[in-house]
Amino acid sequence: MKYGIPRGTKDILPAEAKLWQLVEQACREIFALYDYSEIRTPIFEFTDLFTRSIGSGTDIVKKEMYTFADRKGRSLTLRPEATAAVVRAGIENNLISIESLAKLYYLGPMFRYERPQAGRQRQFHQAGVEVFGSADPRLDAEVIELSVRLFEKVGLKDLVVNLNSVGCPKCQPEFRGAIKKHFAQHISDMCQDCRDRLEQNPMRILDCKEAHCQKYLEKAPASLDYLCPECKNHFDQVVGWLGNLGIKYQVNDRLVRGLDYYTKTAFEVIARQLGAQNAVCGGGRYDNLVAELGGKATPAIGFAIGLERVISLITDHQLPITNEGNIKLFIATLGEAATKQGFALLSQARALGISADMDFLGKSLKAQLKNADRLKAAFVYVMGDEEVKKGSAGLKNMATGEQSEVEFSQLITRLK
RNA sequence: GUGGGUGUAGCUCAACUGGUUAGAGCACCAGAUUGUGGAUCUGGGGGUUGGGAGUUCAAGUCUCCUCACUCACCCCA
Repeated sequence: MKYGIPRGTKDILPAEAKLWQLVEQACREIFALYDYSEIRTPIFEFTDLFTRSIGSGTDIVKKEMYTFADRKGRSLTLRPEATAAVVRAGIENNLISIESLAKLYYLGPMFRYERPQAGRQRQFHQAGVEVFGSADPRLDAEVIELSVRLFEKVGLKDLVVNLNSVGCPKCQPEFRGAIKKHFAQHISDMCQDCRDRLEQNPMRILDCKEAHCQKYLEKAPASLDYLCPECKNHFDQVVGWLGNLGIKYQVNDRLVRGLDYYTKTAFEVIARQLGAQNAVCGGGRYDNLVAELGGKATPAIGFAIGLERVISLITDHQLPITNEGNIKLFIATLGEAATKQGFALLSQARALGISADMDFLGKSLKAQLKNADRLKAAFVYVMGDEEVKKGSAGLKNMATGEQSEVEFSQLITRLK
């Protein structure tokens, strides 16, 4: 093979594309149901937008971005996530303000340079929502409910909502200090990754998977115990509203989100069957990001769903894939005159909204019928040169096998 | 970036400790039915065994390199 596909990318072939359309449609329907409007931002942005918002210390920024210089030497980056771009677009177009609520959703490809594995690609797709303008905990509950309803709609089961609060700039320093203090005494006995994390991002130690480190994690301080009164109150209200909505969740004080901008509520929707990369949805509140990116201080919350992961859950479990017929009419012809006439009828049928096709490979009549069967055509119009003279031909119902004589002029109305 | 596993036909897989012309099922094409699909039968096309080098009388099989895929770590959707 001369040209192969770049690593970490995937062709979505026709059979699977159908499923993608179903999932995307489900997303759009649910988002609309909750009064979210679509926003489409560019695939690339100025690099600074991502380094500022995601955080220069995060892995995404340090080693996972597709960054390149354009012809004028400007540094651009293929978006590794959408939130920063949506915030940028919102500020730039005056969509975001404290006086009004902006509820936006997006759907599209993201890019991160990582080693591919199950549930992780270099180009992957996310659907997500962002709400700007309110710190009301009901919105935290609403977006979580929205994601749960969406998963229900596409038929996914056995998902678990993990919920935590990572605090705000007021309470985070104290918690961070407590973490450092706790692990400092054990760090010499912990894995190399944890040693690095102690300095760089101490909160990440909490979800270390190393068996040897587990015993030190058990007694580690939980962020929930260090929340300031405002954050604590917010978290309690989110929990309360989720209860009212009947949304099941698990408080997970080990849940740490990887992007710097999160405040207060952090949540993930987990599918155990997925393997190591098992989060199908991740999100949370980011009350300071709009201000950090140059807008007026505006609270916000959002989430992103990993569409590849959703798709793989659906295909793994053979969930509802409607497989209706492809076309309504197949025109089978024999001889030059019939082929000419058939091609004209084909065009007429399509013009009137009847999906139709015919043979373009010069195949035998038998092979044409076979092909029509494969295409799941409802009807086949069989015409040879005799029929052209007669002005009528046999219309065969492929389900029953019955064939009746139909004039050319009557064909379309018969199929309508 | 690190570690493990796997690369044979379009797909799923065979080929005993290296041994003759690398096989099968499915799919595809054609015929049986000079102008009618799904079933059956018969025949057919398909491969540089991922690529390169080496060992050997002989390599799909052993060694090394390389590439790709895959799973996991880091991290994330």
